[in-house]
Amino acid sequence: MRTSQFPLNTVKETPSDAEIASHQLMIRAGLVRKLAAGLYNWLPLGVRVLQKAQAIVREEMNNAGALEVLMPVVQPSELWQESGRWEQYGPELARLKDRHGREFCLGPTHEEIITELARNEIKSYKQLPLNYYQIQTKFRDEIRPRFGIMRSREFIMKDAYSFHLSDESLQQTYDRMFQAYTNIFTRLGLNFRPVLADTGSIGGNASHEFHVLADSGEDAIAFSTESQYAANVEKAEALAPTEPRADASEVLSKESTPNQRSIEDISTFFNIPTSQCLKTLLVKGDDDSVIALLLRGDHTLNEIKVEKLDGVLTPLTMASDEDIQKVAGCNAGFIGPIGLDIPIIVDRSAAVMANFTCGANENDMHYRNVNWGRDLPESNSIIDIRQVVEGDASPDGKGTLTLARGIEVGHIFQLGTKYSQAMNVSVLDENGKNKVMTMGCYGIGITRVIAAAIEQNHDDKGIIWPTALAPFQVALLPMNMHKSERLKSATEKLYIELTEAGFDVLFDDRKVRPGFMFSDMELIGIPHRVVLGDRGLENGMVEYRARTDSDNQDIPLDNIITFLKAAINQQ
RNA sequence: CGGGGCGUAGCGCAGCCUGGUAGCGCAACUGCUUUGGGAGCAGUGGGUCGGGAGUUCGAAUCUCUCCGCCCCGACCA
Repeated sequence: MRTSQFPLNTVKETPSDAEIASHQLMIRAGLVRKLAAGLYNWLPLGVRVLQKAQAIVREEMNNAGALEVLMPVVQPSELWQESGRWEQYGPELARLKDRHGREFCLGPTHEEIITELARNEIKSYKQLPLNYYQIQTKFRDEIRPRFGIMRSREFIMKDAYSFHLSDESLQQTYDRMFQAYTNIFTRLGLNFRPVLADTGSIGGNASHEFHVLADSGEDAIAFSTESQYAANVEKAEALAPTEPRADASEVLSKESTPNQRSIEDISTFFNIPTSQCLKTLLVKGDDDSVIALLLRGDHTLNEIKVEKLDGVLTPLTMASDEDIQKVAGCNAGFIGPIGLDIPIIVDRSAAVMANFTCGANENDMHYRNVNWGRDLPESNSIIDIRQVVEGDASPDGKGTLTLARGIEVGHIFQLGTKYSQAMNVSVLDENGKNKVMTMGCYGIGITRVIAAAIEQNHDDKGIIWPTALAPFQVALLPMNMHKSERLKSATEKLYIELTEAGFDVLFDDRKVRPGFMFSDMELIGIPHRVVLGDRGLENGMVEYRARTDSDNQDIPLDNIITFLKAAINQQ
């Protein structure tokens, strides 16, 4: 391709509303342009990258035995009513009516549709297991789209859905998908980790997320220092402390603490560590009740864990000021478990605290040196409800946890029978008996993968594409070609040779200054650069430089094709 | 939805407080010079100042209202 035929829509200035590197660079390199909040146009250069990513995903999905289908973006409400998600989903589901007043939505995902397709098309157990996938646009009316392509409202996703007669068969396909995902992200040149995940609103049993590691990631991931254990912090279990509880050595006292509301306030006021303070949170229960959650002061609540508990209202809702006044008789900031007559759930770490400080259920008052058993009854609901922190013991018993940030680019689930049951998807088994199919589902955010790749691979000059994603492999740059016939014909000749040798070449035939060409090619991240100048040609030499190098290499013109083949294969 | 901010040329912004000729930089286009790291000079085009209503002799500027966008908190590929 020639730049005269393939305009590069690069911009020198960094857009003011772009926060993270990938967003800035995708705009600057001319991959995308914003149309409206969370909606983007993809320019020719961006489309080339998208196609590279899609091709790899297709290949690996096909290799893993999945079959490509294509389902509509616009979906009839009836199916969503049937699964119950028309009511559940809320405003994130974009709804619309056709001219007849019939209700539809823009698909945020395709479980309902695939289930409908499967129950019509899969008639015998002999057709199972079956794994359908598609690469399709999704729309989710996100509360707050941000970070450009990373969290847009419309995005492209590869989603696959598998159908099985047994859990063993589901596990087999799940494992196969796990491997396919590993292959895909490896081929894409990403530094990623599969981690144990929560199953979230989609529901189901086993689940892994695939995260690209990047500081700008929106998720926190916990890794074991000693083993392969890795989990989303939402999911990572905080084990019960192994140290025994200290003795109740100090005398209980009640002290005046005017205006000392937060854990930090109290910690400073009494000059004690925050880990010696007890945090009491009140949340709403199922039936208009209020439930108390107790945590060590330096720990934070894990909402996902709490939402799974019986009796707790989902989604998790903090008690109102009126509720707090009613059950505790004080304002938030002075609540404590002593004398509190509501269900109390105690975090494992909070249960081994001794001589701790907590609110006295009286404004401007706290208790000091409180002890379980002595000053309040031992709890019989001690449960893990906190977020793990760096240094916690790894849940598999090997090593401790470290935390890192990740971008979720893939997610695989064992759905079980959640949708097949609700939507009555069954086949006849060997014995002629009706059997509800069990399902798996497997997603990859294609557009997000592009953003994540940039997030992980860039420098101050621009994008550094992994070979597999690069829109072009080789940039062919003649220096002031318009001034030299010899240079022009040599470059044209090399362009043809490279193209015939199978390289994706971007030949910069614009009449622009060298510095301009260099900057453009670095910004758009072409991995390999070949520069031709009159000086070098005198000696039959061209210059080569990888995007990651800081120096040129002189290569004989006659060898350049062999050289490039080796350079590309090496990566 | 709650809190904060913004909307003026394709992009980035000034002007608004204190009402009176709509500006600067970059980009685009033309010409000349320049040509190994985002060139220089000269010139040209480009605006419903987010929309509407109001106050005023007069509104980008003051008031009201609607719309859009961005940032901070609850979702997910």
